[in-house]
Amino acid sequence: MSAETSGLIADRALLGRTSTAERVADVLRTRISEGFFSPGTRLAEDAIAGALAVSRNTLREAFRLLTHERLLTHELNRGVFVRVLTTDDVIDIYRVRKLVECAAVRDLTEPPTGLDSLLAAVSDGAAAAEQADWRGLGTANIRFHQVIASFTGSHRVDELMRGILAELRLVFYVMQDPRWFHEPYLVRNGEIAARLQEGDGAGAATMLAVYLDDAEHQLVGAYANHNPAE
Amino acid sequence: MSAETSGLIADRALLGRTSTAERVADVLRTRISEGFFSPGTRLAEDAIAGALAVSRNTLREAFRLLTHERLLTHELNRGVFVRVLTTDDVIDIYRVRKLVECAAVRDLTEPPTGLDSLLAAVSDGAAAAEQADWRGLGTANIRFHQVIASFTGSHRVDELMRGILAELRLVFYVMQDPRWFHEPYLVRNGEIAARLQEGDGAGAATMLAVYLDDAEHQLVGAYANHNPAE
DNA sequence: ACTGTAAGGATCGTTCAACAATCCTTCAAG
DNA sequence: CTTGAAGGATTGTTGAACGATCCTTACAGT
Repeated sequence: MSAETSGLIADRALLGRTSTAERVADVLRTRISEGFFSPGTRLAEDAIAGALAVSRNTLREAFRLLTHERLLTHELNRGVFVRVLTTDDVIDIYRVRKLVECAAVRDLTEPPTGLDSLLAAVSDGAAAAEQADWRGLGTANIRFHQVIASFTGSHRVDELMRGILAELRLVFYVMQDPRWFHEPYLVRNGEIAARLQEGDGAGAATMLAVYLDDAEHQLVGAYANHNPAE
Repeated sequence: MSAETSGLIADRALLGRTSTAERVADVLRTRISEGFFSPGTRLAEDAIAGALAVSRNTLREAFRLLTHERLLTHELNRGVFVRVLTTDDVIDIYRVRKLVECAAVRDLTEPPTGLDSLLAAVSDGAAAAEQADWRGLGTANIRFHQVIASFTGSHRVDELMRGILAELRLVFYVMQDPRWFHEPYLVRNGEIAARLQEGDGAGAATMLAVYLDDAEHQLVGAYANHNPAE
């Protein structure tokens, strides 16, 4: 392969069109993540297929994708529902986050490439908080941790993290007060980023561990309170 | 809920039947993992739907599942193919394995629950090696690392690991000599298990790191040699 | 030899209609 | 208040259909 053509292989992704099922999955995914469909909601095939003007078969392919991403649950002969996370799910998710995020920074001894994205996420969060845009703060916070995971340099870890955080959003949007949950961590994000800027990965890792434990407890407490039946 | 009925909730999983699409996916998954379908093979819808006596629509649902698991690749208007891993994929997979497996044991200070499963995997591997059953040795080896991951106590990590190892099998079965690849690590598995038995998680972690680096290099070397075009 | 074009067939993408299987609701009976 | 039965609604799965896209082959043209 010549040097010129090899420069084009990065453009393959742009060229890959998407099927209808994937586009439908995208629509539903964003709808779920923004809380338009609340956890527990049943997604009836006829209704949604009609609304999106696609056939039931195509919609079912999209359902299968989202079920595999754990955003939907599929009960045979009963249909698909927006996933309702249990407290155990939240705990499990934070177990994964601690494992991945801490490992992503622990062995760093110098500022990682992509640190600018991390700092950008912090300042974006600060700007959102300045304007009392708590929802924007939430997304900035999520992006912060996505960048943390990207320091592993692994595409699969990136995807894992994307899925995990998408699941977490299922919890965020059933809670009414995003400020209460996201604001306390803005300062900590800055501190963690500062550690990484100094090349102190181990320090950042321990801070992240405490951070995630706190967030987990706060979330589990609020979640159990909000959904005492479980 | 009474005490008696609560004892039955564990049986819910048994009760959950499976759809045809999932069963089809299971069949194809095992066929791929055992090398019946080699990487690069195209899976034509008509042929396979006919062979399995299911409709194309149902088969396509199964394809979507397996594509999401990265066992198949889907090219629009061209069909689905058994995934062909690149060297970069192998490197990425081992990056995930190092991250997960090392983190799973690093913080252990006493023998974890489930250590018996680990020891069983070791002895099963030894028994298979004794009988020159190199394929059996390979599966025992894989199970060993699956148990390692299970020490995280996270269902999501288990699933991640299951997927990662399923991907790796795509490489194992294009190589002709499973003995050459799996046998050297039998002893090391035993040593790692011994460390964990002594409660030396950190020691096991460093051994695992070296182990996985060696395996990665060996595999990448053999793979690049086998598939020089990439 | 290399590039371009055209035709044909094969396969995929998607839709639609149909029917059996299952579930949910309602309501009556015990 | 529980049990059972009838009826309607939804899902599970199939088969056929048709346009769109791709692959192959053949046939020129430069």
